[in-house]
Amino acid sequence: MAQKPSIPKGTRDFNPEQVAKRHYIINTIKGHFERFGFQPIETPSFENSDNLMGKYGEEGDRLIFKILNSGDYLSKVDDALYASKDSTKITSNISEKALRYDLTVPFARYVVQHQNDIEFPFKRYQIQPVWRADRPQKGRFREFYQCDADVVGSASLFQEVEFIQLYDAVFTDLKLEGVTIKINNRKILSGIAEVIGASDKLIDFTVALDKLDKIGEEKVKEEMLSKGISQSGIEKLQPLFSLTGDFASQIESLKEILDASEEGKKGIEELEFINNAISELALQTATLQLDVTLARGLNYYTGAIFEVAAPENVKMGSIGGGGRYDDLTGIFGMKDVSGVGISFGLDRIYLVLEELHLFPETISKTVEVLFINFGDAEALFCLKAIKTLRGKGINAELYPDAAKMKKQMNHANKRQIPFVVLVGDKEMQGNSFTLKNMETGEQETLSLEALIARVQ
RNA sequence: GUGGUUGUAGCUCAGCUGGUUAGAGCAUCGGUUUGUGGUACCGAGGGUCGCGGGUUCGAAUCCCGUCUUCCACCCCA
Repeated sequence: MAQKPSIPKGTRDFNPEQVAKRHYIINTIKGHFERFGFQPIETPSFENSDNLMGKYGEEGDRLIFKILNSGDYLSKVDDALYASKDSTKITSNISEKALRYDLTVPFARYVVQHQNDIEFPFKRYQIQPVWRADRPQKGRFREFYQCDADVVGSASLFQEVEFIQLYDAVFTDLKLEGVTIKINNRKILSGIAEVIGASDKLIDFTVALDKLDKIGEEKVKEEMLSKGISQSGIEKLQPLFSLTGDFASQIESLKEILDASEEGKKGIEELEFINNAISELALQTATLQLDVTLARGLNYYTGAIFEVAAPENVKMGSIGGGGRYDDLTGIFGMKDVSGVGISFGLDRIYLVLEELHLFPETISKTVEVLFINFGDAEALFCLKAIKTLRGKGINAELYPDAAKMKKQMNHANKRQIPFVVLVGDKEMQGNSFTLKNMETGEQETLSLEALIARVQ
């Protein structure tokens, strides 16, 4: 072995314990998805580039992994284009497929493609990996899992209410208490942009506003100014920077700011509706918080925007996000279908649970009984018993080689197997089994029936 | 894409301002103990010091490039 093998930057191997922990999270999420009436679908790991490119903004295009065409892909590139060294243009000539960047756009494609077979409103969930050509850092990988639940074909705000309940149910079940579900509304953001005369700069405006708690008021204003938002407009934002209080009182302040914007007022109405319903229903461990600076995420949100923050004592980016998009399927030619959905960031939730020691102790499933191997005749005798145990639903196995006792016992220790069974001449003659408890060291000789009863 | 950081045995790490044959603990393997593990003692194996180039009489150590790790920015789960 000359050079040790390795895996690409931002990817990971998972050992048995890690897989067990990941399954624990996935199974919890999946269970609640199904309890809320969502059905699973899966889509290919790569899509036609046309389906993905241009759907996530310029930055998104850069972060999409492109797949090189098969065969002599350069032969189709004409010399002039090749000489131009224009990577973007050449890329579209040599790559027609790309790894999926999220689960929402492929889902929109799925809905449009199968629209005649789908009964609306359609509630689907999807738990699959996605890929981004980003630089790795804490909680950020190039291959990671998203767990999405979306509804298409219903504009009802009760869907938003349901999703908040769903977040609360999952994090409560994972024992992750104290998460904050932040909510905002795109209509409020457009309303504010409208009021300050920056409707055409909505994205720049929201991106800057989103950084408020990170870089502070002054820097936000500087960034807005540099993006071409007028000084007088920024001054009108002043009340926004000093928004405080609970959900209801923030709403009252917003009403004043947005009095001149019809769209803004609509956004306020929606938020009020959702908040009233949630107050009525109550949340178990999560907190719903209005955050008008919340603007992150994809450009296609049109109504509610969600983001879930880990408990305050954990330094981690958002562990979930989502929102309402009135025209997602429009990008694939199907108009007027409203969708809303949320996503759980599996890999980040894992890191948070790990940091807070919230994984249950008994998560790794190991074998319960190891049969010591004393030779071929004894091994065959053991395998018959093992067959019976397995039939009873007990995880059992035989040590494959007639290795030294010490080695076999050590193996049981290392794998934390609670029981070993020893069968030699004596036991075979008496059709009995010596069961040893590896924790206490106690052992007793039993019939097969008694052995099963002990171990079950 | 920008800036910084990291890499020595399977793992965690020592290794000084360059100077004999690169060390420790844990792990592995063997023995004390051929049907009894976790403890103890004894012994053994294992390293092109991430990779490539350069400076030097001499490089794990200094310089450059590259890959990787982690972090910040951008953006995001």
